[in-house]
Amino acid sequence: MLKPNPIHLIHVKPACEQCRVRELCLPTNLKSQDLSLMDKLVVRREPLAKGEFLYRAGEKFKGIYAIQDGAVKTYGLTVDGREQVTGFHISGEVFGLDAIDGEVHPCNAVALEKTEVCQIPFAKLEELSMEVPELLHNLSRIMSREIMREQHVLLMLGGTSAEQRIARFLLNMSQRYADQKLVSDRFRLCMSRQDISNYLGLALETVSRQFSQFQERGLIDIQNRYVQIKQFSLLKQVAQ
Amino acid sequence: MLKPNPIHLIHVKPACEQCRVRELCLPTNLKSQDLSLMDKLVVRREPLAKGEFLYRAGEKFKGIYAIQDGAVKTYGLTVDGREQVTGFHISGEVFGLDAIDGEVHPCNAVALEKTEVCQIPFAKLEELSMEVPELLHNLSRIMSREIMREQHVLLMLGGTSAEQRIARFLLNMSQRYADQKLVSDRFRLCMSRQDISNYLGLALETVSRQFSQFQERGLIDIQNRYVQIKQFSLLKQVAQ
DNA sequence: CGACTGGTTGATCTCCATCAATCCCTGTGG
DNA sequence: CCACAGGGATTGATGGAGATCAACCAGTCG
Repeated sequence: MLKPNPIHLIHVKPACEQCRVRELCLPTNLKSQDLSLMDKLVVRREPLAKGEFLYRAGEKFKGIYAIQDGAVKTYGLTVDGREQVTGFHISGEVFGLDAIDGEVHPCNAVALEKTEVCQIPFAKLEELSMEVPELLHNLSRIMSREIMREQHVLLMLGGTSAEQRIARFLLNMSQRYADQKLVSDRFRLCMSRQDISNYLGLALETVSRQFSQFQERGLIDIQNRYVQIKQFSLLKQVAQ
Repeated sequence: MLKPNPIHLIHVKPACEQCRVRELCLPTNLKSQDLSLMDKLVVRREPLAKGEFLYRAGEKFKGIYAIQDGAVKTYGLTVDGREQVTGFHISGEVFGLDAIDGEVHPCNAVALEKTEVCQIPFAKLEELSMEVPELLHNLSRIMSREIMREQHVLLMLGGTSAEQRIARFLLNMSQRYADQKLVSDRFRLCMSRQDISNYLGLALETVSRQFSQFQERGLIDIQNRYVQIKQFSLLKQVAQ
């Protein structure tokens, strides 16, 4: 089996059928013919560079987004103009669902590293959902999952110490890599300490200190943004 | 098939067509004939008494719920067994959407006062959505709204003082009464101080003290669970 | 090679959790 | 109907976790 010209692969993203994270995304369980209908909807853009915005708060809503590769941060602005991170999204995850109701994006989405996203125009997706029951169900499930995700954030934040929050945060990231069948005990944090602290409602310094402390205790190994979880059971215990 | 017993009418809640909160719920913008199809899906139960559970974590998911009148609290359990309130739901609001993905309720729902709810069996709702585009769209919108609602909670909690959180909480409740076209400057808090504090990630005493302080400053008037917001603009300023 | 961004570590102070005492609705039963 | 119990709410006193201020260090990029 010869593959003489790999060049065409450089910018063209894999179709849904070949996509690595297909099982986490909208096309799960779709029959082959429906999959290709779905595939036709998807708008695949050039990869986003780090720091590039996918959309900004106030922009008109066109469609929802799925990440093929990379990571995106979404954040809103509080009334006093402060930035509040509402989520980190990695490959296989779908986001932008918060804009469906108002048809305007209520928050900003920015790439944390080089990122490949698929845009799925929502009006067309709704149309196709009327034809394909599995797709309708997948859409419901993905939205439900997003609601649960945010509830988990509340559980993570609720009435807990900085130590617990950070332990839970690390375990949560780890789990999400595991969901993708990637190594889950060694990964690169795609966001800055600043972003983590903002997300967890802590000071940047507290996050840094806690990482150092976990390292001293032998729970993790952390070099800049590279983390290795060395003692899962102990870390879980810390997280309670 | 005889149904001689008119008793069943005693507790029958208004059909969707007559429902006070119809415009906030799934039937918005439905044509009359579709509305009656929708109406046939709805299961209307006996009103729940205060403290009664609508569902418990782990129970199989049957359908989503809409509140006609009353209030419900949803809460999850953290890994260490602590209770964490994830939301308060008042009339016109739809909840239980977090159970769609896993087909199991991830949290508990308990009535905070005498409450009338409609259950909407989800499988049937999905079926009907395939026929009625407006319904599909309403479902998407309601789920999107729920995602936004939870993001707002994050914004409310994020990096703010107890004073700000409580001001925001009051304004948020007020807004939700306004959405229902009810008086929004005078209402009864349907939940205990304990619940509020848990929800906002504060100590019960802090909530109580802050209420007293707002009262002293003339921002609100609070007697037990009855609140009157006296200075909207100032309260908004405090909330930033 | 400096300038800069992002991260670590240290010192201090403050806000809020915690502990504790008291008050006050609500509802229940004699 | 009233008294009494018990949970819900308020208020006070104290300590500590974590925010804030500040200095320093390490990659990285023009």
